[in-house]
Amino acid sequence: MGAAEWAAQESEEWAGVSPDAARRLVSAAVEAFAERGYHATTTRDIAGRAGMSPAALYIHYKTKEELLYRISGIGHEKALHIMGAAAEAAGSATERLRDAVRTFARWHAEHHTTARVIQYELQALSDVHYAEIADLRRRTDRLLRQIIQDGADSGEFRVGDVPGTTLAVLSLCVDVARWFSADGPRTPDEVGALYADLVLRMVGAPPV
Amino acid sequence: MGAAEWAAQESEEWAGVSPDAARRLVSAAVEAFAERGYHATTTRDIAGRAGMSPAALYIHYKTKEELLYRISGIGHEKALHIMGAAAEAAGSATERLRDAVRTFARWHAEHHTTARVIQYELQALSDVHYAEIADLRRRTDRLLRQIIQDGADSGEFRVGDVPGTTLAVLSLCVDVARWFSADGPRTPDEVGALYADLVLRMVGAPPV
DNA sequence: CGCGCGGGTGAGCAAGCGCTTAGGCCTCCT
DNA sequence: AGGAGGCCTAAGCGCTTGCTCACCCGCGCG
Repeated sequence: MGAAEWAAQESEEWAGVSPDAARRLVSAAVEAFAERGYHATTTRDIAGRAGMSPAALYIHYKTKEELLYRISGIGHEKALHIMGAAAEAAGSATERLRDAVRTFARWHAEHHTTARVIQYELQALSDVHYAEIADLRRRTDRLLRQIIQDGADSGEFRVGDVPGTTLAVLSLCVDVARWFSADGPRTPDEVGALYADLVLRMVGAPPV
Repeated sequence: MGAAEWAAQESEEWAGVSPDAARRLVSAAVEAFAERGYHATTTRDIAGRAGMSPAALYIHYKTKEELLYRISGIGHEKALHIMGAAAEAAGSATERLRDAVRTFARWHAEHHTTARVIQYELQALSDVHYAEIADLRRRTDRLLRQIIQDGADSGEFRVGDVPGTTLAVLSLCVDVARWFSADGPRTPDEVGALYADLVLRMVGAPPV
């Protein structure tokens, strides 16, 4: 992916954020948080990456934590949406699970900077903000669990421990954000396809 | 687990560190790093938890980063050792893989504080220290990959992508450190058993 | 006895932090 | 034309940070 395409994708990811300066700040913050972690990132660094003075940040966001909260909110909504689309689609549990894992894992690879921030910087959120985000996470979990439960009920899957297996599947996908690198040998599509296959085996779906 | 047993296990985990004050500091630092992250933890906090003044830390460690490096080193050696024991044991690839995943996942649950630090605070290490730790990680990875490769070669497993599957298995185990809680419904033993089963399915080992 | 040395303290330094303030420049509306 | 309001900056405040320094204590040994 060239620099121009990358920029296009980045601006698309935060398309809902306006005005332009606020969007540039979110984008800069995601980069910095993913690279160094929330606490190691300074407001001066964020503002610098966005091409403005440190004080400009506070015109658009009350605190540094609010910036993290906004990023976390948008990212988790997106993740929930992806899982929801797969869960509510027509088709067998096998088809829905394959689709869910493929798209969810792929998103974590493609947007691994954003995913890294929303998955590993949660503890830096205020209690109130954390509670809000935790709710989005529970809803995502519930959607996936329902797919697996459906497959177990219909006999498509053979799973002894539905909540435990759900946790493992989610965990597997989330951790993609930790290790994935754009310079690595795998494309996001390949990761999605591989993970979907592995998960179908985990739930004991019959081989195709 | 009662407080006394916990303390016993903690002191055992860092038994190699001496003198006593240095050990108390490592133990305090692991707790603090796991709770709040490396950068959000102050040297005053670490010293306070260990029951000494901030200056005492610098008698035993040159910098805060050295403390993280020591923790990371000991933890990664332990993880490598666990994987090595399973890889070099006698038995079929199936038996070795089951044992590797069970003990590796269980360790990440039982010592989730330590595991959290060594898995998620790597970026805070200096370049030189990081390189050293990265080598330990590569060796762990290689041991697991060899087990899976053996099973694929012997026909016990059916895996299309050996490196990819290895990565997924390792990823699954490591991520236990992120979500595991001693207050949760699962014991470390149960996590190990569940994960071993799931992984044997992932590699297409015949069901027992 | 006294003396060195390993392990400890209280106070504090320089630097960097999140965030604020006072003020300036555009652009748009009346 | 003139003034209001959105967006931005230079400067800097108050505080915390990692780390140091001068000094102190208790214990083993010639």
